[in-house]
Amino acid sequence: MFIGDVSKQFNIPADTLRYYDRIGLLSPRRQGGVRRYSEADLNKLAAIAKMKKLMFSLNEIQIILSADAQIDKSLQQASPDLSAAQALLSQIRAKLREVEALAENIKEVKRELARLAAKVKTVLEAGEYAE
Amino acid sequence: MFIGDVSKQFNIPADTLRYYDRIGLLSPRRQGGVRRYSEADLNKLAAIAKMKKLMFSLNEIQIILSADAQIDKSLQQASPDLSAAQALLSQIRAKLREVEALAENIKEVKRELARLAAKVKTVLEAGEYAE
DNA sequence: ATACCACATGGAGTTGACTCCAAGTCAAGG
DNA sequence: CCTTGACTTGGAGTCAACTCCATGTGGTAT
Repeated sequence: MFIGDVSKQFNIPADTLRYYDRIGLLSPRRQGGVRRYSEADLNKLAAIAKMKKLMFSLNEIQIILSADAQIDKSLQQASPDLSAAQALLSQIRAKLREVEALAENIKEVKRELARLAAKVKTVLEAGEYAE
Repeated sequence: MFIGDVSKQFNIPADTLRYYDRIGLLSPRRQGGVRRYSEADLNKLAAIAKMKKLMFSLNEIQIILSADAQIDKSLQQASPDLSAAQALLSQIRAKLREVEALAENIKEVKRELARLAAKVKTVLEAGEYAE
Protein backbone atom coordinates (compact mmCIF):
# COMPACT_ATOMS: atom_id res chain seq x y z
CA MET A 1 0.00 0.00 0.00
CA PHE A 2 1.10 3.54 -0.76
CA ILE A 3 1.04 6.32 1.76
CA GLY A 4 -2.06 7.86 0.22
CA ASP A 5 -4.06 4.65 0.54
CA VAL A 6 -2.98 4.19 4.12
CA SER A 7 -3.84 7.80 4.84
CA LYS A 8 -7.35 7.29 3.50
CA GLN A 9 -7.91 3.95 5.15
CA PHE A 10 -6.79 5.08 8.59
CA ASN A 11 -7.88 8.65 8.22
CA ILE A 12 -4.44 9.88 9.17
CA PRO A 13 -2.78 12.69 7.16
CA ALA A 14 0.07 11.53 4.94
CA ASP A 15 2.27 14.14 6.58
CA THR A 16 1.65 12.48 9.90
CA LEU A 17 2.62 9.10 8.48
CA ARG A 18 5.83 10.63 7.14
CA TYR A 19 6.37 12.14 10.56
CA TYR A 20 5.98 8.71 12.15
CA ASP A 21 8.56 7.45 9.71
CA ARG A 22 10.91 10.30 10.56
CA ILE A 23 10.79 9.62 14.28
CA GLY A 24 11.20 5.90 13.66
CA LEU A 25 7.81 4.94 15.01
CA LEU A 26 6.63 3.33 11.78
CA SER A 27 9.14 3.04 8.96
CA PRO A 28 7.88 1.05 5.99
CA ARG A 29 10.21 -0.35 3.35
CA ARG A 30 10.86 1.71 0.26
CA GLN A 31 10.46 0.72 -3.33
CA GLY A 32 12.11 3.19 -5.64
CA GLY A 33 12.16 5.81 -2.93
CA VAL A 34 8.46 5.35 -2.29
CA ARG A 35 7.02 4.04 0.97
CA ARG A 36 5.25 0.69 0.70
CA TYR A 37 3.22 -0.29 3.73
CA SER A 38 3.10 -4.02 4.35
CA GLU A 39 0.38 -5.94 6.13
CA ALA A 40 2.57 -5.91 9.24
CA ASP A 41 2.96 -2.14 8.95
CA LEU A 42 -0.79 -1.73 8.83
CA ASN A 43 -1.21 -3.90 11.89
CA LYS A 44 1.37 -1.85 13.69
CA LEU A 45 -0.36 1.34 12.64
CA ALA A 46 -3.64 -0.01 13.95
CA ALA A 47 -1.93 -0.72 17.27
CA ILE A 48 -0.51 2.79 17.30
CA ALA A 49 -3.88 4.33 16.59
CA LYS A 50 -5.46 2.30 19.36
CA MET A 51 -2.85 3.27 21.92
CA LYS A 52 -3.06 6.89 20.86
CA LYS A 53 -6.76 6.87 21.61
CA LEU A 54 -5.82 5.49 24.98
CA MET A 55 -3.62 8.52 25.56
CA PHE A 56 -0.24 6.98 25.30
CA SER A 57 2.41 9.37 24.05
CA LEU A 58 4.19 8.40 20.86
CA ASN A 59 7.22 7.80 23.00
CA GLU A 60 5.44 5.33 25.24
CA ILE A 61 3.99 3.61 22.22
CA GLN A 62 7.41 3.23 20.72
CA ILE A 63 8.84 1.73 23.89
CA ILE A 64 5.98 -0.67 24.40
CA LEU A 65 5.87 -1.75 20.79
CA SER A 66 9.56 -2.45 20.57
CA ALA A 67 9.66 -4.26 23.90
CA ASP A 68 6.71 -6.32 22.76
CA ALA A 69 8.44 -7.18 19.49
CA GLN A 70 11.63 -8.05 21.31
CA ILE A 71 9.76 -10.42 23.56
CA ASP A 72 8.09 -12.09 20.63
CA LYS A 73 11.47 -12.57 19.04
CA SER A 74 13.11 -13.88 22.18
CA LEU A 75 10.20 -16.27 22.71
CA GLN A 76 11.37 -18.15 19.66
CA GLN A 77 14.85 -18.56 21.02
CA ALA A 78 16.22 -21.01 23.53
CA SER A 79 16.93 -18.36 26.17
CA PRO A 80 14.35 -15.58 26.19
CA ASP A 81 15.54 -12.14 27.18
CA LEU A 82 14.14 -11.78 30.68
CA SER A 83 15.34 -8.25 31.27
CA ALA A 84 13.33 -6.87 28.37
CA ALA A 85 10.31 -8.72 29.67
CA GLN A 86 10.88 -7.44 33.19
CA ALA A 87 11.21 -3.88 31.95
CA LEU A 88 8.06 -4.12 29.89
CA LEU A 89 6.14 -5.63 32.76
CA SER A 90 6.98 -2.76 35.08
CA GLN A 91 6.13 -0.30 32.31
CA ILE A 92 2.79 -1.97 31.94
CA ARG A 93 2.15 -1.92 35.67
CA ALA A 94 3.01 1.77 35.86
CA LYS A 95 0.67 2.56 33.01
CA LEU A 96 -2.03 0.46 34.62
CA ARG A 97 -1.80 2.50 37.81
CA GLU A 98 -1.90 5.67 35.75
CA VAL A 99 -4.95 4.48 33.90
CA GLU A 100 -6.65 3.53 37.13
CA ALA A 101 -6.07 7.02 38.54
CA LEU A 102 -7.52 8.42 35.36
CA ALA A 103 -10.59 6.25 35.70
CA GLU A 104 -11.11 7.66 39.19
CA ASN A 105 -10.81 11.17 37.84
CA ILE A 106 -13.35 10.40 35.22
CA LYS A 107 -15.88 9.26 37.75
CA GLU A 108 -15.31 12.51 39.54
CA VAL A 109 -15.66 14.65 36.45
CA LYS A 110 -18.92 12.93 35.61
CA ARG A 111 -20.30 13.85 39.02
CA GLU A 112 -19.04 17.40 38.63
CA LEU A 113 -20.52 17.81 35.19
CA ALA A 114 -23.83 16.39 36.34
CA ARG A 115 -23.87 18.83 39.24
CA LEU A 116 -23.07 21.71 36.92
CA ALA A 117 -25.69 20.62 34.40
CA ALA A 118 -28.31 20.46 37.14
CA LYS A 119 -27.50 23.97 38.20
CA VAL A 120 -27.72 25.24 34.68
CA LYS A 121 -31.03 23.54 34.18
CA THR A 122 -32.36 25.29 37.25
CA VAL A 123 -31.57 28.58 35.60
CA LEU A 124 -33.23 27.54 32.39
CA GLU A 125 -36.39 26.39 34.14
CA ALA A 126 -36.56 29.53 36.21
CA GLY A 127 -36.30 31.42 32.91
CA GLU A 128 -39.22 29.48 31.48
CA TYR A 129 -41.54 30.39 34.31
CA ALA A 130 -40.45 34.01 34.18
CA GLU A 131 -41.49 34.35 30.53
CA MET B 1 -1.57 35.49 49.88
CA PHE B 2 1.50 36.14 47.80
CA ILE B 3 2.40 34.16 44.74
CA GLY B 4 5.10 32.23 46.60
CA ASP B 5 2.69 31.03 49.26
CA VAL B 6 0.14 29.97 46.69
CA SER B 7 2.85 28.20 44.76
CA LYS B 8 3.84 26.22 47.82
CA GLN B 9 0.33 25.45 48.96
CA PHE B 10 -0.84 24.21 45.59
CA ASN B 11 2.49 22.86 44.46
CA ILE B 12 2.30 24.89 41.27
CA PRO B 13 5.36 26.82 40.05
CA ALA B 14 5.11 30.60 40.46
CA ASP B 15 5.89 30.94 36.77
CA THR B 16 2.85 28.89 35.97
CA LEU B 17 0.68 31.12 38.15
CA ARG B 18 2.06 34.16 36.33
CA TYR B 19 1.31 32.39 33.09
CA TYR B 20 -2.28 31.84 34.20
CA ASP B 21 -2.46 35.54 34.97
CA ARG B 22 -1.06 36.41 31.55
CA ILE B 23 -3.62 34.38 29.68
CA GLY B 24 -6.39 35.75 31.87
CA LEU B 25 -7.28 32.45 33.46
CA LEU B 26 -6.59 33.59 37.01
CA SER B 27 -5.77 37.25 37.51
CA PRO B 28 -5.50 38.27 41.15
CA ARG B 29 -5.66 41.88 42.27
CA ARG B 30 -2.42 43.78 42.70
CA GLN B 31 -1.19 45.66 45.70
CA GLY B 32 1.77 47.85 44.84
CA GLY B 33 2.42 45.86 41.70
CA VAL B 34 2.40 42.60 43.61
CA ARG B 35 -0.17 39.85 43.12
CA ARG B 36 -2.40 39.19 46.11
CA TYR B 37 -4.47 36.03 45.93
CA SER B 38 -7.84 36.30 47.65
CA GLU B 39 -9.85 33.45 49.10
CA ALA B 40 -11.93 33.48 45.93
CA ASP B 41 -8.79 33.25 43.81
CA LEU B 42 -7.68 30.20 45.76
CA ASN B 43 -11.04 28.55 45.27
CA LYS B 44 -10.84 29.26 41.59
CA LEU B 45 -7.33 27.84 41.47
CA ALA B 46 -8.54 24.72 43.23
CA ALA B 47 -11.26 24.38 40.61
CA ILE B 48 -8.69 24.86 37.86
CA ALA B 49 -6.39 22.23 39.36
CA LYS B 50 -9.27 19.81 39.60
CA MET B 51 -10.37 20.29 36.03
CA LYS B 52 -6.81 20.03 34.82
CA LYS B 53 -6.53 16.62 36.40
CA LEU B 54 -9.64 15.75 34.48
CA MET B 55 -7.90 16.67 31.26
CA PHE B 56 -9.68 19.83 30.42
CA SER B 57 -7.57 22.22 28.40
CA LEU B 58 -6.95 25.64 29.94
CA ASN B 59 -9.20 27.01 27.25
CA GLU B 60 -12.10 24.77 28.20
CA ILE B 61 -11.55 25.59 31.84
CA GLN B 62 -11.68 29.27 31.09
CA ILE B 63 -14.91 28.95 29.13
CA ILE B 64 -16.62 26.80 31.72
CA LEU B 65 -15.49 28.90 34.63
CA SER B 66 -16.62 32.17 33.12
CA ALA B 67 -19.94 30.74 31.96
CA ASP B 68 -20.46 29.36 35.44
CA ALA B 69 -19.68 32.73 37.01
CA GLN B 70 -21.98 34.48 34.58
CA ILE B 71 -24.79 32.16 35.48
CA ASP B 72 -24.24 32.72 39.17
CA LYS B 73 -24.41 36.43 38.57
CA SER B 74 -27.49 36.28 36.41
CA LEU B 75 -29.19 34.05 38.98
CA GLN B 76 -29.28 37.02 41.30
CA GLN B 77 -30.99 39.19 38.75
CA ALA B 78 -34.60 39.37 37.72
CA SER B 79 -34.01 38.01 34.23
CA PRO B 80 -31.28 35.38 34.12
CA ASP B 81 -29.21 35.15 30.95
CA LEU B 82 -30.60 32.06 29.31
CA SER B 83 -28.25 32.06 26.35
CA ALA B 84 -25.14 31.75 28.52
CA ALA B 85 -26.85 28.92 30.39
CA GLN B 86 -27.79 27.21 27.15
CA ALA B 87 -24.27 27.51 25.82
CA LEU B 88 -22.78 26.13 28.98
CA LEU B 89 -25.23 23.26 29.05
CA SER B 90 -24.28 22.15 25.58
CA GLN B 91 -20.61 22.52 26.46
CA ILE B 92 -21.16 20.31 29.44
CA ARG B 93 -23.02 17.73 27.42
CA ALA B 94 -20.27 17.64 24.81
CA LYS B 95 -17.66 17.17 27.48
CA LEU B 96 -19.73 14.47 29.09
CA ARG B 97 -19.86 12.54 25.85
CA GLU B 98 -16.13 12.99 25.48
CA VAL B 99 -15.54 11.75 28.97
CA GLU B 100 -17.76 8.76 28.39
CA ALA B 101 -15.78 7.82 25.28
CA LEU B 102 -12.65 8.14 27.33
CA ALA B 103 -14.05 5.85 30.00
CA GLU B 104 -14.71 3.26 27.29
CA ASN B 105 -11.15 3.59 26.06
CA ILE B 106 -9.88 3.11 29.54
CA LYS B 107 -11.74 -0.13 29.95
CA GLU B 108 -10.19 -1.27 26.73
CA VAL B 109 -6.68 -0.24 27.69
CA LYS B 110 -7.02 -2.14 30.93
CA ARG B 111 -7.89 -5.29 29.04
CA GLU B 112 -5.03 -4.68 26.63
CA LEU B 113 -2.54 -4.11 29.38
CA ALA B 114 -3.71 -7.19 31.22
CA ARG B 115 -3.32 -9.25 28.07
CA LEU B 116 0.16 -7.86 27.52
CA ALA B 117 1.14 -8.43 31.12
CA ALA B 118 -0.01 -12.04 30.91
CA LYS B 119 2.10 -12.61 27.83
CA VAL B 120 5.13 -11.08 29.49
CA LYS B 121 4.63 -13.22 32.55
CA THR B 122 4.59 -16.31 30.37
CA VAL B 123 8.04 -15.36 29.17
CA LEU B 124 9.27 -14.78 32.67
CA GLU B 125 7.96 -18.10 33.92
CA ALA B 126 9.42 -19.96 30.98
CA GLY B 127 12.71 -18.31 31.87
CA GLU B 128 12.46 -19.57 35.45
CA TYR B 129 12.08 -23.18 34.42
CA ALA B 130 14.89 -22.84 31.95
CA GLU B 131 17.34 -21.80 34.69
C1' DA C 1 5.50 16.68 -25.54
C1' DT C 2 2.79 18.42 -21.96
C1' DA C 3 0.01 18.28 -18.20
C1' DC C 4 -1.22 16.14 -14.14
C1' DC C 5 -0.86 13.20 -10.41
C1' DA C 6 1.01 11.08 -6.16
C1' DC C 7 4.91 10.75 -4.18
C1' DA C 8 9.63 12.50 -2.24
C1' DT C 9 12.75 15.86 0.66
C1' DG C 10 14.43 19.34 4.08
C1' DG C 11 13.15 22.67 6.76
C1' DA C 12 10.16 26.12 8.80
C1' DG C 13 5.91 27.22 11.34
C1' DT C 14 2.10 26.18 14.79
C1' DT C 15 -0.23 25.20 19.20
C1' DG C 16 -0.61 24.52 24.11
C1' DA C 17 1.31 24.78 28.31
C1' DC C 18 4.65 25.84 30.34
C1' DT C 19 9.68 27.18 31.81
C1' DC C 20 13.62 30.00 32.07
C1' DC C 21 16.16 34.22 32.07
C1' DA C 22 18.05 39.02 32.53
C1' DA C 23 17.18 43.13 34.48
C1' DG C 24 14.76 45.87 37.68
C1' DT C 25 12.02 47.18 42.23
C1' DC C 26 11.27 47.12 47.05
C1' DA C 27 11.21 45.93 52.12
C1' DA C 28 13.66 44.06 56.05
C1' DG C 29 18.04 42.74 58.55
C1' DG C 30 23.00 43.44 59.96
C1' DC D 1 24.51 51.64 53.25
C1' DC D 2 24.56 47.11 51.47
C1' DT D 3 22.96 42.59 50.85
C1' DT D 4 19.39 39.27 50.55
C1' DG D 5 15.14 37.53 49.11
C1' DA D 6 10.65 37.77 47.10
C1' DC D 7 8.57 39.89 43.88
C1' DT D 8 8.05 42.36 39.00
C1' DT D 9 8.47 42.50 33.59
C1' DG D 10 9.13 41.28 28.64
C1' DG D 11 10.70 38.12 25.94
C1' DA D 12 12.90 33.89 24.51
C1' DG D 13 13.24 28.84 24.71
C1' DT D 14 11.30 24.01 25.12
C1' DC D 15 8.57 20.00 24.17
C1' DA D 16 5.29 17.06 21.70
C1' DA D 17 2.93 16.23 17.77
C1' DC D 18 1.98 17.68 14.12
C1' DT D 19 1.29 20.72 9.74
C1' DC D 20 2.67 23.28 5.89
C1' DC D 21 5.60 24.58 2.11
C1' DA D 22 8.80 24.95 -1.87
C1' DT D 23 10.95 22.23 -4.82
C1' DG D 24 11.88 18.04 -7.24
C1' DT D 25 10.98 13.26 -9.43
C1' DG D 26 8.65 9.60 -11.87
C1' DG D 27 4.60 7.50 -14.11
C1' DT D 28 0.30 7.71 -16.59
C1' DA D 29 -3.31 10.18 -19.79
C1' DT D 30 -4.26 13.23 -23.83
